[in-house]
Amino acid sequence: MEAADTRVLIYEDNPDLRLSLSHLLGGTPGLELVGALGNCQQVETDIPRLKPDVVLMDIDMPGINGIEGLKRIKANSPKVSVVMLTVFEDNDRVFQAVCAGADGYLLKKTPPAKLLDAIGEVRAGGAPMTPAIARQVLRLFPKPVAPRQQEDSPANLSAREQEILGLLVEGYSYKMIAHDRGISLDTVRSHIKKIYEKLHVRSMTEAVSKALRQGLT
Amino acid sequence: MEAADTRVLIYEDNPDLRLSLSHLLGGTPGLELVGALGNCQQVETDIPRLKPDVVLMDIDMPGINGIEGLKRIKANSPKVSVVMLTVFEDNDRVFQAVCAGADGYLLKKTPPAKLLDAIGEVRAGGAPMTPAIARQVLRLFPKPVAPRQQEDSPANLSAREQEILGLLVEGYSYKMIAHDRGISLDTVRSHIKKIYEKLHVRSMTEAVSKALRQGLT
DNA sequence: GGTGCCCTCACATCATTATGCTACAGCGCC
DNA sequence: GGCGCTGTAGCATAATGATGTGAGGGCACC
Repeated sequence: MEAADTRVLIYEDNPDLRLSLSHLLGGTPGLELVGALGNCQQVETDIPRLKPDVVLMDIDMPGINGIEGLKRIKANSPKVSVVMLTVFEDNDRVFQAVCAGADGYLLKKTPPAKLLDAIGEVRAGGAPMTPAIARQVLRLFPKPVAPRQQEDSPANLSAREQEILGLLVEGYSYKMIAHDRGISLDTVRSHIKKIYEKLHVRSMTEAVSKALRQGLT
Repeated sequence: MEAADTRVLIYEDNPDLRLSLSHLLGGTPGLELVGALGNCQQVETDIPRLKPDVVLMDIDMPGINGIEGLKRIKANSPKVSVVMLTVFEDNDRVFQAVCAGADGYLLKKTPPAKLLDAIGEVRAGGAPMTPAIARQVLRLFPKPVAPRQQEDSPANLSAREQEILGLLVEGYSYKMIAHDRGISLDTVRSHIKKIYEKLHVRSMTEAVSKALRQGLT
């Protein structure tokens, strides 16, 4: 899981903030501060040299700004997680950052503890962002897209069976299904046995695959 | 700013959870629980009758599911805020919910205090969501423009790992994979462990579901 | 009133999966 | 030559899933 510390790189042009961020991160077990730079001018070489796992990127910087820095990082090292730091929840910036592949979006006034949490979250595959920014992102989201239909023959599965198959597709275990639906584990077993018979499969994976491919969900 | 309490309506088919949510919300000053319903069948009449400010909507419900309920609410009462509740951070559902105008997206395991916070946030114009879900939303976001990379669709899986994931999707067991590829069972385990880490899942079913939904096959 | 299907539950047993640790060879990159 | 990643492999243990057998209550249908 975690052999080494998380390597963090900071881009922040304000010396005071840069310093306090450095102290915060440098003093945290599990994190290794590999750099704290005042601009993005050498971002293309900084990244391979310092090999950060996570970059904290101020969005407002002279010269190459944070959005541009983000783009350059993602162009060459898409696996590096980049969390943007900003003062305002400015619609346009959020939009640009999201389009450029930002992995998180925090306000500078975020309390230190939350900031550390955020680094952990982004390492775990999450995308930390404040609710207000999240709302911006949702607003930016395009409304269209093809609605999917179903309502076709659910292949002799009973309603209950379909329901349970749906939960399997969601990744539920027997236990979770039993708990979620308030029935016993053995009942879940019974249903799933039936589902297997009807779908002609012999494992959860086969059932899930068949369900997704045949639109039984 | 706030003269009256925030009126909250719950849709949740699991009676236990419905009850505990009811107790939680009912006992919180500033909130008024106007209903806790087990399904969305009457959503069109529930809303005008109960006049909620915020709706907590379970995404997995028999009959009319949460996504459909959300759409119906937004069709007639777009000003009502709807926060979706789910067990898993499932790409497809998140996508549908976001497209249908969800105002927040939380895991059921969210601790009570966070849940109450979330209601406050949504009233304040924010969009509460967990980092993991936020990440899904960002991934869904169209990445237009020049640098058309997306080496992360194949999501950092190595060639071998993708190959094995493909076999899982086909319903192969560990044994079958080992035999088919002429490697040991333990090696199959190793690969699958790696795949789970990279996909952030914990079971074959989740991996298969994610693979199929994200087109990793 | 019998027949069939669905939903529920139990017990038992064996097979498979999930997870943690460790290890080593090959390769590409400074 | 060390470092990181991939692919290979083994071992151990706990948890979960697969399968069989049996069974009672409900409901619909003829």
